[in-house]
Amino acid sequence: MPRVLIVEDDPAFRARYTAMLANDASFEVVASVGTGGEGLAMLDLRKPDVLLVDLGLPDVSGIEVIRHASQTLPTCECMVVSVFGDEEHVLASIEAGAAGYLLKDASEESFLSGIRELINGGSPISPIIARRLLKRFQTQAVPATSAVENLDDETSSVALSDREREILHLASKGFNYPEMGKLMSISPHTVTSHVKKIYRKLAVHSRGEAVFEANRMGLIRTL
Amino acid sequence: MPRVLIVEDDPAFRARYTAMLANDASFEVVASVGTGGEGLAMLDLRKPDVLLVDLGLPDVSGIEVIRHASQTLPTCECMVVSVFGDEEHVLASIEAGAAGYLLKDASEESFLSGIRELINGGSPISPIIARRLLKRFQTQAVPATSAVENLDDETSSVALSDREREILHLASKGFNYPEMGKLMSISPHTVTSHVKKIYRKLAVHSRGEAVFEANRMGLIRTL
DNA sequence: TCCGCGCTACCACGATCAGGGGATGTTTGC
DNA sequence: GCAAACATCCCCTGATCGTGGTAGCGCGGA
Repeated sequence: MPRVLIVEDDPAFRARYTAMLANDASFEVVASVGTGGEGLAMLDLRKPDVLLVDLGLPDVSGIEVIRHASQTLPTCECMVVSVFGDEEHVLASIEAGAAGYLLKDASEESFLSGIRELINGGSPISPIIARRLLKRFQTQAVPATSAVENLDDETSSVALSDREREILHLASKGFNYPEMGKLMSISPHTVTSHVKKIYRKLAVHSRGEAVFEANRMGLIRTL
Repeated sequence: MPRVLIVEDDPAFRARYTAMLANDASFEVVASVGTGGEGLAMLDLRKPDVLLVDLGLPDVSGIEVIRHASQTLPTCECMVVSVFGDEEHVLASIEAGAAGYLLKDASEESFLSGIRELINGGSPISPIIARRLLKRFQTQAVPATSAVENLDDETSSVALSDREREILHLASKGFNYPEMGKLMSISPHTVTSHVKKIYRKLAVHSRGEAVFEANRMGLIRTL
């Protein structure tokens, strides 16, 4: 029977995971702790087969816990259960040795089936997370393909329209919707329409992120 | 309503997928063909929002179909549905632009939910496939830039404290207050306190503006 | 000629933010 | 010793945003 260690600082989530696994006769929870330090200790002490770990721990980073697990317990499968879905966390976790990565909004079924997949040699990954990983693959695979015959490819990875760039620029200056509308002589509602499209194109969900990405991609001038 | 193109040479599977999607009122199957050639033609003709494609086609490779889709239809999400789970096929598919990869033994529910995830910007991937991808990541030793760890050093040329820069960086990644708090192991209230100070120092009144200014002043690394 | 896309406009809802208070403790330098 | 800056925590409120819809107009390409 797979022996599971849970490392999660939020008491509510920890209780939820623990109960979930305890109710399932196919798992055994060998420990359920709230800090990275305890997690590291329990890894040495109980030598679990599965590690469920949160990233945002108060003391030691969840990344450290994963690293320790994969280094000292080669047979232990590590799964991240986190609210963070950004590239840095995901990559750091995987680099450290995580074999699964679920977001905390995952359903109970997908959670349990995820652990089973993990034990069976699979890597359950929340689709949103997976997308980021694929992007990483795709972008770093690009240099391999030489630009031999890409002349009809007008689609620059993310092409914002004039209007969209204009709005992004105003957003970066701190204007709100009514202000932007006034400056551009359009309705504030129209501004939100444009903003929605911008978010989709850049795959972001907030102004800060949009400005950051646009900057990174050279879509707005920082003059 | 998402318009789906199915390219699958096995008549039984093709019928199954088609029926599955036809029974679901939230999708529309615009074409269901059995060869890569037909698939390419249908991409041009019907311009679907979602492409379901098998890899083992009799004529043109499924990879080619994916490549054509991602090059000519940037908004079209491509999902591989295949019996092949080997690294070569998987990597080739992803490089070609696939956003999802399910094995043919997937259940009907995971199949439908997979398509929904795809449309919502996620990447449904069979756990076994995901495991191969992760291994790939781990072995190629990603030069990860983990902001989770050292964020110190650097000369604060413009009066922002370490903590404040850290928060600004997270804000630029689209995190909200609770997430930042979790990440930094502090209360969300504390985050707002910092944010208020940042706004005063930079003389701004929103996230977008703050990120923009910080970028201009070289306070955030755009890596 | 028709389709697609950019641009326009509107509604509504819950989530989130901006900014105003006030409080305690630590470090740092004068 | 004490001020000043920083960091931590909490309360509050109204304003704003994020995101799901729907829909009409005009223009250029298929």
